[in-house]
Amino acid sequence: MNFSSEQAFLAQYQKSDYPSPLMTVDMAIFSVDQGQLQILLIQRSNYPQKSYWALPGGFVDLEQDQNLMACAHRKLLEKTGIDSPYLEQVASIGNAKRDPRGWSVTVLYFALINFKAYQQQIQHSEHSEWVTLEQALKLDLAFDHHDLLQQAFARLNNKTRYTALPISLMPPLFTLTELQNIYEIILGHNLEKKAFRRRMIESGVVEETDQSKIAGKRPAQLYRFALQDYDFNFPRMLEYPRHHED
Amino acid sequence: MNFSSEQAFLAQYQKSDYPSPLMTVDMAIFSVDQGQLQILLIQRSNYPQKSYWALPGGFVDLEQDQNLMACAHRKLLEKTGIDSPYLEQVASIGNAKRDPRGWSVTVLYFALINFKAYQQQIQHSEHSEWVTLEQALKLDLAFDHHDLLQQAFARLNNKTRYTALPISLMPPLFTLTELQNIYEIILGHNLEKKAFRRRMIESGVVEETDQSKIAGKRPAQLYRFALQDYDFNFPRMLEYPRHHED
DNA sequence: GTAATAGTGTCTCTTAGACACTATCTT
DNA sequence: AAGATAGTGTCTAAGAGACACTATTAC
Repeated sequence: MNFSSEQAFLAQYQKSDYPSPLMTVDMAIFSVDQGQLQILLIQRSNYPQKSYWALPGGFVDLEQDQNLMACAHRKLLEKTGIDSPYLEQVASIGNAKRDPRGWSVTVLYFALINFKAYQQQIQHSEHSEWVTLEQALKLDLAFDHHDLLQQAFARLNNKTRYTALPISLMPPLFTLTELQNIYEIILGHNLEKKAFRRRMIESGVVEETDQSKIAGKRPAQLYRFALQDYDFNFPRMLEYPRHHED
Repeated sequence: MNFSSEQAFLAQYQKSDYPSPLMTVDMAIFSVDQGQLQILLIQRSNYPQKSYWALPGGFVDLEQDQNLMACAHRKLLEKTGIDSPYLEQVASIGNAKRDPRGWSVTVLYFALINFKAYQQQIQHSEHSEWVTLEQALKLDLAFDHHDLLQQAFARLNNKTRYTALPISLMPPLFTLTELQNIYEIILGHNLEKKAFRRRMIESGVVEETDQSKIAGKRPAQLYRFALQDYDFNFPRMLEYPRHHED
């Protein structure tokens, strides 16, 4: 066909000329509680895959959503009550088989939130629950969510080696020992105390406050995050354990 | 509605219950020629944005394409004749405004190919042309392709600091000086010769061959890529220039 | 020989890891 | 005082940057 102008073309354009896949977003929301990395799952209240555990997510709404990120925020709020500040896109997964309703594409996001700060905030439009990552990966999750969860964790684990991202799991004031614990939980191995503290302090990602935390033994200096961007890149990566400790 | 089973639900499910966005893939294909980073553009032969330069790409075909990656490969082959081995997903961009036909999502991929090896292979289903990245970013590209191109280059540039990815731009045998030139072109600044060679050789990403290249002056040792995965991670990043040289 | 490009020797600098040490609190 | 947790001193190791040096070719 020939058109004399962009306007003429658009006037006749039928969106149904090209069938579109189903379009969803899914969120892997990580937190740390009880010394364990936790992931927020919802139990599906509708078909398909009714009553299976799944990552929170849902369909893009062409009316409501300005863009994909806005959709992710909206869905997260609807499904869990969480208004997360930081969502990072991990990847998009699309194929003919992942959803029984048809060719489907999902955009996967992840977020890190402080457990306590969001504990009240969580509401249950569907039944939601924090599950340790370990447990979650053993469950028979809906659709390909097992795979999505692995991808999201791989990203978190990797970025923990060279960014300050895990600080977004912390409350506003925290001790360096607490922060180190979070790093160790995500990485799955222990870190050297001196090296960890030096790295955090000398890079300027954290700064001392005038407060300290008294919780039993010797009081600990409280620090705060000192940058804008959790995606701060350290010049070197943390190494993997050299001998088999874990 | 209530359903007694997954089957019952799926039997009545209407895909049109939820309108889907337009779904496309776009590819940023980089190469190096004449000492410059080149990007492959096509000139659109149809509306919308007819005659604008754009990244090669197109609609996902739910019949033909098994998954998003397969779609990217198919579209690249159709539009340019290139059968690229390595495509990496960069990000997905979706919003209501990027395409005048309606709410649209694109999955952006990038690839690095050796200029000479693909020069014959390129066919012109639409008019395609290698353009230096610098020039391309000055053009008024179709849709939001200027932004997509910047995102793809940012990824390439960043990964060049800690992976062996640029080796995928090289022919099977290459000299270390040639490889260093490619790195410098992508990074936009010079690298220290000794440090560069040490890094490549001692990490084991390249290995000596028994051949050397005679091209005028002193012959140079030819190396080959020695690993499976261009995504090999060096333990440290290349630094940015310390003083203002460039 | 000179020019040009390939390649090396070796010093410094930065930052991670190791690990023993000191400090400050509760009981 | 003992126990526990916070925090430091200081050595080593790895790998990047700087830069002067040598090597091998064409002419």
